[in-house]
Amino acid sequence: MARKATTSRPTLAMIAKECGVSNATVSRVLRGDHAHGFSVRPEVRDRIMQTVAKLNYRPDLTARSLRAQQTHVIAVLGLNHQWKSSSDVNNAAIGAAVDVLHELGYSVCTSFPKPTADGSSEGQLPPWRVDGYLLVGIQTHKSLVEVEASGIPYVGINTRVGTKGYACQVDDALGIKKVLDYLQEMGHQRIAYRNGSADRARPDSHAVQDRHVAFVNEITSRQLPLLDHHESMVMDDKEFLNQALAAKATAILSYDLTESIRLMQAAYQMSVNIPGDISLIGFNDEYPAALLTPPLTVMGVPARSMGRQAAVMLVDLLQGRKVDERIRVFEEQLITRQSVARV
Amino acid sequence: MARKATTSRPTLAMIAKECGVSNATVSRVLRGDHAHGFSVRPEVRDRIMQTVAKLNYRPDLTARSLRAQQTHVIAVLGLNHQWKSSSDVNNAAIGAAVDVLHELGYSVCTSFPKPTADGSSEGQLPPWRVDGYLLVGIQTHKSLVEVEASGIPYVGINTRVGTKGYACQVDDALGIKKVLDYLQEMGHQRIAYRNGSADRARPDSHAVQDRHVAFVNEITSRQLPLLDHHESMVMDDKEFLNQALAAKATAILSYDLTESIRLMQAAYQMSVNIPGDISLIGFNDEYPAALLTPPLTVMGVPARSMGRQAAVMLVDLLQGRKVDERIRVFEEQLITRQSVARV
DNA sequence: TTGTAGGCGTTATCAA
DNA sequence: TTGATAACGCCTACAA
Repeated sequence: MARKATTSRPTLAMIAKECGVSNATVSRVLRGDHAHGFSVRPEVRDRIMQTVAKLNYRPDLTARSLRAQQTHVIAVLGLNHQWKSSSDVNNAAIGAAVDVLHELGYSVCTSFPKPTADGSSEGQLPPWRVDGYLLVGIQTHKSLVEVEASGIPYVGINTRVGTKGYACQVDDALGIKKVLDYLQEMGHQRIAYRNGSADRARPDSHAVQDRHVAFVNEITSRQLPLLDHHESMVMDDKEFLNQALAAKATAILSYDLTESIRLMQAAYQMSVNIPGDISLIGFNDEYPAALLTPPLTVMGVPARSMGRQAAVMLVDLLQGRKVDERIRVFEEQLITRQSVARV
Repeated sequence: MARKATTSRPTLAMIAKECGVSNATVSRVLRGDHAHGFSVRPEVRDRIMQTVAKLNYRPDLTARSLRAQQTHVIAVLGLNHQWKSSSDVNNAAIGAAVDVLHELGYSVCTSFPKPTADGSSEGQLPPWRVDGYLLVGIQTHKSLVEVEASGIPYVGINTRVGTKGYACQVDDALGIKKVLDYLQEMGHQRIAYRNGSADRARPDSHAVQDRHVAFVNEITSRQLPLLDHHESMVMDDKEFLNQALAAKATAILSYDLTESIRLMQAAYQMSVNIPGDISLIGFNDEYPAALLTPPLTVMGVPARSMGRQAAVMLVDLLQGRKVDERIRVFEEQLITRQSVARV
């Protein structure tokens, strides 16, 4: 049965005894106690450091965490290790957040959640103790409830959050506006919208609907023609392209990069030239948007800024500082490349 | 500055006081202490369970770990969160290992390593305390040294390990043998080898060289003709294919799936039929090998078995059981599909 | 400049 | 059937 580890780790007390000093002295030397006008005889300090090295002593963080009532560990929730479906946007945001957290003295972990009996592995919190959560990806209602119930501070990066949650989110409606501003500026009036299908499988993602609704609203309020085929997201790409051309659309706005790429492929096969025959603009500035032919003009999420900001918010929360905005909203940025022509 | 969490968690002692019983009783009820002929008055048990639910009490695992001198947490080392380069093989192996570990009462984590000053983020162990490591991917010498120095038991899944390490590894040389057995059985004599280029960037991976050497040895000992272009891994795919055909090769063995796919693309562009004009067999049974045209015959690593076995070995280690084989070797399996024809 | 002592939350041992 | 108590390893107020 589970028993004590064969090689018991060296402890602070061992160091102390070996050096003939008290635990407190060792502890102070090790953490460089600056708070209380700290000082040791250099001779003692050296002896301690030597012994530490000799025994390969590393403080036991379970003990330290217990004592300090905090772990300095942040868990990232919502990553899916099994299907590595994590997008570039997520990766960029997490990378930035992790950098900031490290700088502020926190470490970052993820857990491989234990699947529940009913097959859903949703929203399993890590069993070990952490100080805060960073939420990414698509959060189900169930997992949000679980996170809220934990009482542990959390910040979502482009996710929905519960009543106690903080978040960095992108203003999708504004993104649509900025796209239309740009397209109009380029002389486009007749704009088709290619809806997303990829996210259909994920019932808790409202992005597809939200973006669509925003588009319709915006087109209407600008009194631009609402081309009627934008509903048919089940439609084949070539068929969509044909209908768009038939409706005399001069530009297509596509839901995400996947859709954009598929449209470009369809266009290639149909000998439709982008942007010669029709312009294309999409969401998400991910790989390989810049490498397509032609390089794709997109609205991109400022992923790294959001990640950084989320990390800062979380640490502020943890250290009892006031965070004024519960939801911090970011603007999407237009990345002008060559898939949109002036009409 | 860092201060105590605003909402201090409920503790076992609070439950005890609230219920008018001792800590010990609450603890026993919660863990269902079977060892010592355990029993409680049902009334007391109910009261405790109710209070636990009411206060949303969750035991503090830092305290439990400190007391138990073990965390029941295993860390996976070698995953690269930033570039998500993890292969399907790794994912399958890890998935299987995680299942086993969960079953045996362990949870599994990964850390986002803090990059070191010199830019290399290699081999950073998580700072929190774990009971064991599972190694995957490509382990540098440096990271192995670090792992060994930690004194924490570890098992590698298809990685090299240090002197104290255990591992599940695949017998690559045997894989080559089995491939050649199969090709010879199918009547092939003149076999070209397409070396890998992808792993060039990773200096600590010896797989490319090892497999190549094994191939040459095996061909030689079977007195088959050694076609002379196998060295030129820098060669363009079409050029390689041309040379292979010119050398009257009837089959190509390719280093990995990436190479296989590239060869198939080249063949398609050159109107070379696989397996009509030349057969193709590769390593790694990953997505999308089965979906190519034609479906690719491959030698595949038994990833799930290896993952499961690695988990079992690690837990045996942790629980003080004897593990007889330090390195457990697995055979690659031939997956016969349609890219190899009989000559 | 250094030491003593108490406690973080849990669990196991022993006694009642 | 239950309770008191002593650790686990570390940190820090306080005392010396």
